[in-house]
Amino acid sequence: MRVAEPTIERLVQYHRLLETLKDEGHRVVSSQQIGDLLGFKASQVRKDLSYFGEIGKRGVGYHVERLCDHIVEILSSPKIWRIAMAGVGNMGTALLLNPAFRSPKVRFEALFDIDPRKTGRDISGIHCWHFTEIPSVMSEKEIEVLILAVPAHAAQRCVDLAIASKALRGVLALTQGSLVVPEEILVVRVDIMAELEKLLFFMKQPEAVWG
Amino acid sequence: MRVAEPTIERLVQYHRLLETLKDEGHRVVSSQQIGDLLGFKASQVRKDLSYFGEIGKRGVGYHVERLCDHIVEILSSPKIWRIAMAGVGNMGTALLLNPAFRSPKVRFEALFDIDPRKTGRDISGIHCWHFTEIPSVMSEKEIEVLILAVPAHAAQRCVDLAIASKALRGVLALTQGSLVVPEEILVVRVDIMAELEKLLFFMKQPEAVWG
DNA sequence: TTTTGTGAAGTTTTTCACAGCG
DNA sequence: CGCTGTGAAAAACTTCACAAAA
Repeated sequence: MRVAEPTIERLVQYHRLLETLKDEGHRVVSSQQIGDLLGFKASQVRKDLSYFGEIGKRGVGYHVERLCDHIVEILSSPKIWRIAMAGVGNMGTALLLNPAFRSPKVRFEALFDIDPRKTGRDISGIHCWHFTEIPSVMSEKEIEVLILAVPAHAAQRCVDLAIASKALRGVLALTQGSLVVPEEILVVRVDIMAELEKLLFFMKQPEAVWG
Repeated sequence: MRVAEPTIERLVQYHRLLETLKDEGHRVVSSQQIGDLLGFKASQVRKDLSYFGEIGKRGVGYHVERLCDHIVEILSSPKIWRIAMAGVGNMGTALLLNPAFRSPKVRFEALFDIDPRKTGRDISGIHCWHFTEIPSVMSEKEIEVLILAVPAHAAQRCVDLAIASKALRGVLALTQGSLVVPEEILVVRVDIMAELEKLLFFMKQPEAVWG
């Protein structure tokens, strides 16, 4: 199936909202309500949901639990992804301790850092290796996903080591700056400083287009 | 001037790259090179840069320092933005200590938290108040930007308090879940968990569209 | 009647392709 | 010649508007 990136991003939000609605005891919800709650147009919500089959009831709306299960199915993983994280500083620790990151879809298999106070022991229940061991550990444990939470100057080096492992297939980069990777490896970048710059730009230019 | 959001996002990246190129002693750079280094098409780079006037030299390329200054000018702020951050946990601390966040464009004027071990004292040189003081402190210090690094359940409450201050104009939300705000207030959301979900989705569906 | 599902229309963003200038 | 700047074309994404179903 052919699904666009923005749709997947919204699907994650629909899922969270539906979990909340379920907890609050709602049985049914309309595209209009979903849109109002998340800030999208109702037609956008319907279009997104329609890509995956007819799931609503005309004249009624969407059955909360059924729709939720449906989206879970769409977003479901064929397996539990093995994940490693490079950089166990404040940012890395924040993610590690964030309950939202402790999803059943992923399992943290390894941490990497350069700081000898961190390497060689478990942090939050996960063993931390020196970053030079990225290739061997990722290869041995068949870790396909790397989360980069290292300082910008170390990012490319870590990715290169991960690529050398031959197991790497996807990267979530929380570091600023771009990465050079073979095209079969997917990279999602999250650049908080760039987002702040964007916010400031549009704050000074109220007439500019705002997406 | 009318500039699209994606262009501004790329402009921030061009800026960083040019700083690096400058340090490395490059004098001139072509749109092709910029594109290769950042993963964009050369035509995209040229289109972006052309929105702000003719800055390159045909047959030669762009003068690194001149282009860099030009982009700095485009992204420049009319003032130093006063910023507050709610939530001084691992995520908040990570941002606070990140040198990239210590930009001359912004000044952290206040921190807010609910933990009595943090409130009432300075953290990293900035005073931390109890979150109930958001309206009075933001109002008094005329703080226009709020960075939200609190747990998801506390996000809306903090924003509502900030809105009550009447000074708030923009929010950088690092929390998952949506926020309800008056439409004159700009919100930029950074949702790391959603980005990870997106990555996993496209990893399981290699045939899907990848933006 | 209400609300979905969806082709068609509209808008935004990217890419092409080439004129134009150094 | 080489590389920019830019209209025009293409692609991607969103919104409209209405037929169809409950």
